[in-house]
Amino acid sequence: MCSKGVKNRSGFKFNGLNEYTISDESFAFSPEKTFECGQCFRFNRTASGSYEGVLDGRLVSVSGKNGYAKVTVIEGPCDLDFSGYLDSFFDVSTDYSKLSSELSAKDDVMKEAVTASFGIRLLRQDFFETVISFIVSANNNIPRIKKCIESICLNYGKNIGGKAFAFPVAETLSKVSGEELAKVCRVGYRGPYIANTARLFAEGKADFEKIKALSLSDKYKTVLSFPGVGPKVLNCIMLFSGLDRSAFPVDVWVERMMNELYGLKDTDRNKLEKYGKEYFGDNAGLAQQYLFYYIRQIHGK
DNA sequence: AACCAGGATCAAC
DNA sequence: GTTGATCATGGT
Repeated sequence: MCSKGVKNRSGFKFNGLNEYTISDESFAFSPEKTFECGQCFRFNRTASGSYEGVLDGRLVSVSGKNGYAKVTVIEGPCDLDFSGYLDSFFDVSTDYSKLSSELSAKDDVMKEAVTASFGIRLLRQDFFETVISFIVSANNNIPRIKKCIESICLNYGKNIGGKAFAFPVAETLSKVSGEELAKVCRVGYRGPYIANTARLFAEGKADFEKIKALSLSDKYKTVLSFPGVGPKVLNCIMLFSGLDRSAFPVDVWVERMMNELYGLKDTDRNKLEKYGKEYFGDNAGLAQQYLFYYIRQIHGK
């Protein structure tokens, strides 16, 4: 693979100013599909077709296509370390072309889903932000989830220049009452869940590095113990924070998908989750995301 | 005006 | 272990 250390490091390269780029024909990437497939909530399309969002305390603009990506820092520091953050965030080391062809071979439904969804990358997102975001997502719709999260950032996050705000740190959120969160950020009954889970983080009882070191089943048990986290939100957190790429979240859309596309009559989401994990194995997470994007596209979302 | 959205929680069985 | 009511909010 790597020939005696003379090869440049693969992944994002820093241009010394404010741009980070990756150019590699095996880098499967669609900004639109990646940012609009429901795995993240803070990236929005701009007039030029690029996507703007906040990452690691910086406001960035992302553009690209298969084989190429460019990240421009609009607000915040530009340092060499950020290229490593981007490698992790965009899961650069995973070969999505390879995984996609493996999934396509499973069945015709999956084959169509891959065709519709190719270019999605499973992001490796900040753990605390992912936990809080998916607590907000429960029994909620994507446009409103995004509004709630932006409000949380605007009211309790650090300003990083212009009108951009970072996702708040746990110490800050833990001092806000659930009632205030409900009133100010319109999160409804999820307010106390957010406050209490943020408290766990602030008290050091939800340390990502420690959780990462646990066995897979203990990771699941620990995250499931957070207030406001049930089976579905649990799987989203595992998948989108990079803790387990074989997670298989089943929401109303995935249930609909498995009923309509796979002909399964079951409506028990725990059973559907088990089925998905067994059927797709190690790649269940990516399969789920392809199918989620695909079924929503069929229904005009 | 009911119904829906990337569901979780608690009580009751 | 499984089922049902209840939980805010805003859009359709």
